[in-house]
Amino acid sequence: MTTIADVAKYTGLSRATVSRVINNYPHVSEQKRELVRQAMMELGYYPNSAAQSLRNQKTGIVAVLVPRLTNPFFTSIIEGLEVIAEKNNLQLLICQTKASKQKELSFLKLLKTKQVDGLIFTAIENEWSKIEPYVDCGPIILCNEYQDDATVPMIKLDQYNGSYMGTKHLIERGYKKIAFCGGGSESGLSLDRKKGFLAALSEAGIKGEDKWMFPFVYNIGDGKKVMKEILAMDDRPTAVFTSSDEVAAGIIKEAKDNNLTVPEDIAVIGFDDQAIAQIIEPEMTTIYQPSEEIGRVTMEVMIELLNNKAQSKMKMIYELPINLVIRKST
Amino acid sequence: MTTIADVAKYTGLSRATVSRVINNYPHVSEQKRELVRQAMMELGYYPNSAAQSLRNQKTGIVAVLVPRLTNPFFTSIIEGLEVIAEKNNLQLLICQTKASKQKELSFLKLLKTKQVDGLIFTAIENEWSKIEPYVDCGPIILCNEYQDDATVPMIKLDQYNGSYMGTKHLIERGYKKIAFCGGGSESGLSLDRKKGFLAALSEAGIKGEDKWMFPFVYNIGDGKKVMKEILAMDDRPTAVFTSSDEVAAGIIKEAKDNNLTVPEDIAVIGFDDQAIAQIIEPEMTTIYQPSEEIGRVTMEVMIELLNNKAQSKMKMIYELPINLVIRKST
DNA sequence: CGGTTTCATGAAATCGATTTCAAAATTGAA
DNA sequence: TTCAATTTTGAAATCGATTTCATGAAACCG
Repeated sequence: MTTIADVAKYTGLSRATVSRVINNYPHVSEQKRELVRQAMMELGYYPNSAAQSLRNQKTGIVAVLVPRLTNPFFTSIIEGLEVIAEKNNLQLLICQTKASKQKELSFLKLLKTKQVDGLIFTAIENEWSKIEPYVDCGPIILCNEYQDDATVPMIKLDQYNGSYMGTKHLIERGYKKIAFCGGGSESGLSLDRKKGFLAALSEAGIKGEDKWMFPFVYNIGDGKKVMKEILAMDDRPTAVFTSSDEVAAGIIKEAKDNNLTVPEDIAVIGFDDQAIAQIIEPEMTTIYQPSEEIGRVTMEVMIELLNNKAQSKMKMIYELPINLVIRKST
Repeated sequence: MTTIADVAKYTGLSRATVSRVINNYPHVSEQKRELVRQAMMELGYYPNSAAQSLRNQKTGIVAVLVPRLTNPFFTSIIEGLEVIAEKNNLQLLICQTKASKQKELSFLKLLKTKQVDGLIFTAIENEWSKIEPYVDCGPIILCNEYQDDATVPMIKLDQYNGSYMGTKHLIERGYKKIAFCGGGSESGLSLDRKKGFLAALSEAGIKGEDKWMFPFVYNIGDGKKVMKEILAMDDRPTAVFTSSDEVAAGIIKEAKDNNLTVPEDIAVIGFDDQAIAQIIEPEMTTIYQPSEEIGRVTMEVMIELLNNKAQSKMKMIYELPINLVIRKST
């Protein structure tokens, strides 16, 4: 491998001068600068990034923790993160946690070992107290997910309002018996969605039924399962509020396979507005989340923190709006 | 930050001994070993990975180049790669190329700068001659994609046979006017699919029509566009062979929106067997690709190469089978 | 022209780990 | 008890870059 020393020897200059050229520093005569550039070309020299990281005490890498890459919502957030990261010469290290607490903590070690400069959560399984000890190791940001006791910046979407609007829409269409699919957590995003849902219900004087509340529902398969459970009920809901378009797709498919018509027999509202929402029949009413945008904003905040090391531990909340897209499944 | 020197001072031992404990080397008395472990705990010490990378001349990171994360086929490959990588303590650096030649080359620099130990292509835009110069920097593997002149291991699926089977299936169902959607490249995977398609046609004595060949078709939107073009034709095909389930979904949706019935008016066959294939109506006939498995095999080969530095530049071809899943869109 | 700035350059220290080699400590055998 | 063999330990070199500090050269000024 060619090192900076090789380039130095080849040009007859010192390593210091070569380094200055690499980093575009001043105080190198134009003539020598060109000489070094030539030499680097001819020798095929590229600076060793481990050495640079060690010396500069930074890696130019930001970790992004994602529960599942197969969920387009998260890959879309990544798109947004990436756009800004690239502009700032940052690499993303995408880490799939599979919603495992243990994996989450193990990825946090990337911060401890200085393998990354900062870390972004797009979902959290652990309690904040488990994460807290890592905030000294570098900026941590919550993107999409949030927790009350967290002491770091959070970029969130207005989940409460989103699910309130969606539920209200169902009620306005005349549905009163509404089921709810949510995540597993009783905090942050999951909780706010539930609150928004219940708020819309109670505002309309409707009492939520516990038997129609489905937690831990995440993907197409889960959606199908929920629909099967509903089919087995004597007293069935006439509408379902879901936690994602994938879940909604599973529910709609299972309903159709059992000769129910959507929305006549059962209405379904999605969450996210992914591509699948416009592919499925009937096209899906859903709650649009600006996923790319939340990614972009998050990365901008991250860049900010990486530059002003000072206030990385400050609690800040950015909230982006969310809106209803009415199609034909409700 | 606490360093190995801090731990050494704290225990009254040398850095060498601490290092031996970190790496579980022999020749440390059990008593001192325990002492060091305690100290590391108490000081919250974690080895700096830049320093380790520099000294060990390896990073424990493998880059994976993917055209688009939003395509579930690729995320599914990643799943497979990850399973094996994790078992071997390797981190994946997932790089989205957006099918850009330039991005591809820019990610190859990760090898030059020793930011990663090896690199996996899941698609290639550049000619092999552009990639060739990088093979000295570390193992490169082609996963799914392949090129005749490449001098590295390739793990491929039998694309020729896959598309041959799919096309033959359409012919057996009685379709004779068959359109073809493919990628842009006239080599590797794209070419083999086209060859398999044409072989099945000519075997049945059918002549392929140029006007029904659609290159550069990748996602749902592209599929919709293709269907629009077909609708505008006087002489329309009665079946479409597609390059992915996403494309097929776009085609089916657009057909239905224009009051065509699938498969009666137009049959559509997908490629990949993603979740969407079973959600869309009618459920999609498609060609199953063992995407997770190809990922697993690829990473196993990578591990092999990382261990036996010797033969990383050898050309090898692994081929996995592929098979037809008949549902209702044909 | 002497003296002060400014600019260009290099020697050596540094980042935090691992490894080699030699010395010290321990064990075992006679 | 003595000497050889083995185990344990540490000092210093090393990985490849960046940065500080010192020095010499060039430019500038009255």
